[in-house]
Amino acid sequence: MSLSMRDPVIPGTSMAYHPFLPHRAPDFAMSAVLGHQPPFFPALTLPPNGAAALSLPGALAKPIMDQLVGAAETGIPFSSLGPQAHLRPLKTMEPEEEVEDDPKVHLEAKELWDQFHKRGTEMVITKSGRRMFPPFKVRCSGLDKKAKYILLMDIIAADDCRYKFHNSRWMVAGKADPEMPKRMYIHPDSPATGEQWMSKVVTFHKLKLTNNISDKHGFTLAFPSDHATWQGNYSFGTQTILNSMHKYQPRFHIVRANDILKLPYSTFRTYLFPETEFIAVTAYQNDKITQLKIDNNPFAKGFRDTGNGRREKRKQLTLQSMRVFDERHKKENGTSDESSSEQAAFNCFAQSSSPAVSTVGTSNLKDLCPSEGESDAEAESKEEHGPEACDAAKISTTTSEEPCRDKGSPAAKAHLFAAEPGGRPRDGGRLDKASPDSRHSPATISSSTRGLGAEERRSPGREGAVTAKAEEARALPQEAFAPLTCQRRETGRAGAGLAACVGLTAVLGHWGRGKHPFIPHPSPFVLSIRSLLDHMGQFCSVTGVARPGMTGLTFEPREGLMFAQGMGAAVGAVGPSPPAAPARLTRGLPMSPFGSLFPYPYTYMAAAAAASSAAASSSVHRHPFLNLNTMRPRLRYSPYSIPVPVPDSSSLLTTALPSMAAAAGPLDGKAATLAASPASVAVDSGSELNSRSSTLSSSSVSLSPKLCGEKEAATSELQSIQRLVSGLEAKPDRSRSESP
DNA sequence: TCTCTCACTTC
DNA sequence: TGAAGTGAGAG
Repeated sequence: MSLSMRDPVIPGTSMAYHPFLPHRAPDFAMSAVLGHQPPFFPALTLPPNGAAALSLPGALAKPIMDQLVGAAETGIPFSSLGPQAHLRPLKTMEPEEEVEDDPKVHLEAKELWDQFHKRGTEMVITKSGRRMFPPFKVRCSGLDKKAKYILLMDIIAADDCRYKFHNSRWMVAGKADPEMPKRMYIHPDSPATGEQWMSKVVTFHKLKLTNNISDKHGFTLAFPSDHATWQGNYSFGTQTILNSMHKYQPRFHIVRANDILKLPYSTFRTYLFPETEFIAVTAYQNDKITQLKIDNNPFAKGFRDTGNGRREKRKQLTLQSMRVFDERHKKENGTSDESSSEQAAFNCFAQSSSPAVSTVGTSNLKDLCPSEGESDAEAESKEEHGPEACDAAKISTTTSEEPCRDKGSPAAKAHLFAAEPGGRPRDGGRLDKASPDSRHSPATISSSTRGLGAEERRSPGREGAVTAKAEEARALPQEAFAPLTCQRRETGRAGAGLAACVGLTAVLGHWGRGKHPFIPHPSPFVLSIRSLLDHMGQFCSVTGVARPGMTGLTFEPREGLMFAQGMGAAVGAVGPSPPAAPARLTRGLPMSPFGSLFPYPYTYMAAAAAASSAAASSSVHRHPFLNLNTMRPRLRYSPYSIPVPVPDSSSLLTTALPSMAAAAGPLDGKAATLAASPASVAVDSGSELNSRSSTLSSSSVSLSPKLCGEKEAATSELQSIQRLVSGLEAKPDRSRSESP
C-alpha cells in the first residue's frame, strides 16, 4: 500500500511513523521552502508485513540498489534482486533511556591555537584539500563510559563578510560570497563508547579544507521530518568546502547515539572554541602563520631554517647571487683596497641571507608581540621533541600559555581577540538558560558545559599531572577561551526518528565498507529523502550548490538528480526557486542546521519553532552564532551561524557585540581591549615594522662608516637586489614590508 | 588572488 | 618505496 504523507502508521506496529514522513502537514515556513519537483522520485511503500520498503523507479533502481547492497552488512536484509529494498523493522519505537552524562571537552594543542589566533588566523585551503593547521584535537571527559557516542565536526561561517589582508591586517572587504555547502565530518572512530573516546585525544586531522565547489568527497542526506533534530539536507564528507578570504569557526559535536542511524534524532552537544576561528586563504598572507606552521608541522620541516631544506638552499642561492654581483662590482670599480669594505658589505648580506637572519626575523616577530616571545620560545623548545610531543606536552602544560595572554600588551590582547567573533564573553556564550522541558523542545537550547575551567578541575587522569598551581594559573585564561557550548535535546518521536534510521542504515551500511565507516568511496552518493516526499506531492524543495560568480539563480542539483543517477553524475538544472522562498532557497544551498544550535534553520524558526524557542532566545541573544535578534536578513542561507553584523571597517578586527563586551564583566580588560583593537593592532604592526626596519638598518649602519659616494650607492643597490632576489626579511609580511 | 609545479618532508 | 602533506614560487 502506498502512504500519503498524512497517513499515520499506527503506533505499536513495526514503525510508528514512516521515516520520511512527518506526521503532520508542513507548516508555513516549511512550505515556503518547497516548490521544486525533481524529475525522478522514488516511491515509498509500506508492505503488508509492516516493514518499510523502498521502491524505486526502474531506471533508478539499479544504482540505488547497488548502493544499498552494503546495507546487508549492517544487519538490514533486503533484496538485491529487485527494486524493492525491504528494511528490517525497528526493534523498538522508544529511544534508549538516557543515563545522564556531562561531557566536557578540552581543546588540545591549545597553545598552538593561541599562537595561531594571535598571528593571523589563516588557514590554507586548496583545490585538492588541505589539512587543518593547527590540527583540531580535543579531549573529552564526563562521558558515560558504557554509552556510545558519535563525534562530529563541522565548520561554519563566522560572519557574512569577505576579508582581505591589507596593511598587515585582515579587513572586511565586503559581503561574503555565496556560502559553500557545508559538510559534517564524522569522526571515523564513531560510534565508540565514552570510555574509548575519553581514553585518547580525538583528532580531526584528516578533515581537509577545500575551495573546490565540485569536490566529490561529500554526500547529502535530507531529513524533511519536523520530528527530527536535523531537518533539511545534511552533507557529510571528508573535505569541507570553504570560501577563500572568509572567516570560519570550527565546531565540535558530541552525540550520544549507539548507531549512526540515530544521529539525526539524538541530542547534540556543540562546542565552540573561539581560538580556532580562522580565515580561509589559498595562500598565506601573513608569514607569521607560515612560520608557525613550518615550526610545528612535520611536513613543513623542509622549510625550517635549521634544516637543509629548500629555504636553506634558496638562501645559499641568494648568497651566491650576491657574490656574483659583488665580483662584478669589483671589476667595475677595479680597486682592491675596497675589498675589505666590500667584504664587510658582503658579510652583512651574507648574514642577512643566512638562516640566522631568519631567526632575526623571527625574533622580530617576538618583539612585535611581547607575549609571543615566550610562546615562540616554548614552541621552539617543543620542536626538539617533535610536534606530537609538543602537542602532548600542551595537554598538561597549559599554564605556560597564560602569561602570554594575560601579560600581553593591549595590542597582543587585541590581536588575541581580534578574530574572535563577538569577543565572546566567557560566560555569555554559555547557554544555561534551558527550559525544564528543553529535552523535548526542538528549538530549545540547553547548556551542557560549565566551562573548561570547571571541567579541567574536575576531570581526572589528565589533570592529575597538572599541579594545583598550574590549574589555578590557567583557570582564568582558559575561561576566556572556554568553549561555547550548546546542547540540543530532541528526543523527537521515536517512531519517526528511528524509522528514518532504517532508511539511513540502508545507505550507510554501504559506506561503512569504505575506509571511513560513514563516508562513501569512491563515488559520492546523494540520498534525498525529501525527494521521496516530493514524489508524494507534499514536499518539494530546491537544493543545490550555488556557484560563485553565478548570475541569477542557478543551481547544481544535488539531491533529486544525484539520487536519480545514483553515482553523482550531473543532470540538468533544476528550476528556479520560488520567488517567495526564503533566502536559503534563493541560494539553493542544500544545507541545514545540521548539528547547529537550532534544529531548524532560522527561516523555520520564525514560523515553526519560534514559540518553542522562547526559553532559548535569551541565551541565543547573547550568542554571536545564535543571535536571532541582531541578525539581519541574509541573502544566503546560513545553516549554522547567525553572524553578528560587522559594524564598520574601523572595527573590522573585532566582531564583538557591545552588549557582549559589556556582559563580559570580569573580562572588562579584554572587552576594553576589544574596543581598542584596531588601533592596538596597528601599533602592533607598526612595532613589528619598526623592529624589522631597525634590523635591516642596523646591518647597513655597520657598513656605512666605510662607505662613501658610489660605494653607498652600490650598497644600496645591493640591498635592493638582495631584497628582490631573496625577499629577505622584508618579504615575510608581504604587504607589511610595503607599509610605511 | 588563484592554480599549478616543484622539491622537500613524514609516514 | 611510494603516497601524501608541506610552502615557495612562477604564471
